[in-house]
Amino acid sequence: MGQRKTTAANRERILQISSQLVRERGIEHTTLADIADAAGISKGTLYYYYPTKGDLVFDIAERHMTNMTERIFSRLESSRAGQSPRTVFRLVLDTVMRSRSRGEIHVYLLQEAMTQNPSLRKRFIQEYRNWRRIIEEGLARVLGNGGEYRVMAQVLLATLDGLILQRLVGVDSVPMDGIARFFESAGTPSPVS
Amino acid sequence: MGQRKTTAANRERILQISSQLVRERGIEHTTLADIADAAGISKGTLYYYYPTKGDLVFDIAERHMTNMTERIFSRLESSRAGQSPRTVFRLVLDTVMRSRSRGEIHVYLLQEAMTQNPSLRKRFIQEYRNWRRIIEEGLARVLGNGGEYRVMAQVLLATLDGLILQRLVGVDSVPMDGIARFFESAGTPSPVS
Amino acid sequence: MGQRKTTAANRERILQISSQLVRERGIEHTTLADIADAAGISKGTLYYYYPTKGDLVFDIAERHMTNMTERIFSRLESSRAGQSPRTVFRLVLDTVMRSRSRGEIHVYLLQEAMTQNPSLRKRFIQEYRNWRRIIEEGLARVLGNGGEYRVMAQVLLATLDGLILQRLVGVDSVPMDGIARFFESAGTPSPVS
Amino acid sequence: MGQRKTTAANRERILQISSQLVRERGIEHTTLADIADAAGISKGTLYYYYPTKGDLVFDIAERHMTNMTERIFSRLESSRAGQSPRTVFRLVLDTVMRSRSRGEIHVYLLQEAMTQNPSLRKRFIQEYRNWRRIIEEGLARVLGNGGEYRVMAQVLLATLDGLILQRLVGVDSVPMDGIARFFESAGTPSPVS
DNA sequence: GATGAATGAGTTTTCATTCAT
DNA sequence: AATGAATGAAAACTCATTCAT
Repeated sequence: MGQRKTTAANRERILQISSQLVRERGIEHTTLADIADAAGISKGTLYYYYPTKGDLVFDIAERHMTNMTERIFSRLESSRAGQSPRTVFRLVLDTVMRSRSRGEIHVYLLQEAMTQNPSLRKRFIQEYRNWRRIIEEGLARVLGNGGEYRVMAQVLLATLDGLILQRLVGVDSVPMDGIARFFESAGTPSPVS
Repeated sequence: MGQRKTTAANRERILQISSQLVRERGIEHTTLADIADAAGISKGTLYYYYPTKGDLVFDIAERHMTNMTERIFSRLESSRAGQSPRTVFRLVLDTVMRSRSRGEIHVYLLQEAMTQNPSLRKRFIQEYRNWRRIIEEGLARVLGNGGEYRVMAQVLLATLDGLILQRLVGVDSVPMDGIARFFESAGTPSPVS
Repeated sequence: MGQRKTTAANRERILQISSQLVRERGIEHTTLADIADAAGISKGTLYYYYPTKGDLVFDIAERHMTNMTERIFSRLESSRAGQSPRTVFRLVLDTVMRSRSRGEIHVYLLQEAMTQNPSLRKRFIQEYRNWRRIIEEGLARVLGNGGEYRVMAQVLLATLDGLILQRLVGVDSVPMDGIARFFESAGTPSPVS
Repeated sequence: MGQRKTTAANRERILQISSQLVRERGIEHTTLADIADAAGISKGTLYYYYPTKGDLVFDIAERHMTNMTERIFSRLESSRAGQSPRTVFRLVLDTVMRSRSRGEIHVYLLQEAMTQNPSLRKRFIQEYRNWRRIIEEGLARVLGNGGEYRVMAQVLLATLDGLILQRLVGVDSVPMDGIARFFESAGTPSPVS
């Protein structure tokens, strides 16, 4: 059982370090030798824990998604009916955009999912559905059940991905607050004149 | 053995074929050997036209951007003040989203820009600015000059990139029309009470 | 398939074999494939030991210099005050000129240093300084401390390089003994009148 | 006959320009494309004048040798019996060492001769014999016919080649004047005590 | 569990040379 | 005389993966 613990701890360590490297260089430019080096283990040992680069990437993705899901969920959870819509939107936007590294890895993993890794792809499809649901329900709870928030959740999610992508390339962006206000203006239908 | 044909025509041919391949496999998985094969020329000849893979990719990107710009511009140009906002948003959304292949190459090129190719990166930043301006001016023309469309243009562009990315991964999406309606609802600012 | 043997031994083997090949063909005409073949390993394995051709060449040079330095040093060491100057000069000349292969590699490495490899260049500059010092001190010890042997050491070193170069091209040369006598005649300064 | 002239002029131009490039980069790193570009002609045209890179190099070498020979000869010619030996040595040393570019090309060509080009090799052997004779005769004329200057000429030539080589690598050198004095001390036998 | 030596298939790049026009 | 498009053979380098110990 001592071994078990070690194994888990090692896996964790490898995951941590390789996530870091992928964030910095992208998946294609992170070699297994890099990872083994950074982790202070041999390539052979790396193969003991992960039989394939793809498997390792899958685990990195898994962890990334879990993180994101938890984060989004807990943020929306903590926001209640009383809050102003704009505050809620800012919350979601900030949660996702705050960490540059989170965005980097997200995009790299999406890329990998679309070109290489069918199982990763399936996983992402599933998780996006999940995210949309969480956001949709969160919006309903805060902004009131009357509205239809399906489209809004989708647009919000797409905007986030787009902004991340653009930020990684270096495209200059409008301040997050302006974007929050934009969603607010769409979310609260104009009082009919 | 001296096939003739103008350089321009051959370049064009190489560009066409390699764009195609990049669309199908991504940049990293399109080798120069693949391109030469598909074009029916030798690797040496490919070198004659493009001394580096990076140069070729840059040209592919250049052409892609020009295409996109023209397309967006001409679509917005043809829409006039009388049109309903929703129609205008659909127009822009459809212009960009219509072709799956266009989306694929766009994302691959962005990836390349962010990890590998600084000059490509600069080019993209410049072109995004351009796109935003075109869209902003188009919206102002159609929806009326009173509004501030900077944020909306940014969100629209980000949404488009996000939707492309998600579609490539296979994430299921709300119908385009719903999204157009969403932008419409935000675009017609509530009359100040 | 896991041949074992220590890294050091393999490195040694690769070094030996590649030195040999470089001697025969020069650096530019010795390919990594040649070396791998001759060593009975794959190109990939070669890469395992030397990640770059430059690194390998540097090591070859390093070893060559060490050899030369040791040789010159020990020869001069063994000559004592009693010996005739001419014998001492012959000693140095012979030490360097004896092996044709040593000369070949020396010249190839110098060429590499001057056109390609800045770190190799630095190394050579350093080692030449070293050689000059060794020779200078050796001459002082044998010929008497009164003289100034800086220039003589420089000329001796230059003559050696020139003779090596010329021999490799096939230029016909005066016998070494004549050259030793020449240095002797310059080395025993005319007694001040 | 107009053509003839043009042909000769073009050859000359190519020779001039390619010498320049070889000086700057060495032979291996000067491509025919480089030369054609610099000469403002096409690669095809280059082949019209020189059927092979080797032929071109041979001509470059030929011209270089002729230059050197003329230079050495005329310098020695102009020095007469009255001059001090040291002045004569400085003359020869300076003639060869003065131009860095001359030294560069000399070494590159020697290298080429020894590894690649047997006809170039023969040419160099012949020319070295020539240089030695010129120098030998010059020394005899100036320093007096009594001495045997065969060895001295050889050492002088070797020293020059060695100094050039070392200078190209960046090895620091004693001032030329010291070297001239060294040869003087050997050339004028010490008055027997 | 761990290692590191070994590999092979592939990737970009280089460049002297050819030849139809 | 001149061109430039085309080529092929080879070069260095990359890296995920295997496996005996």
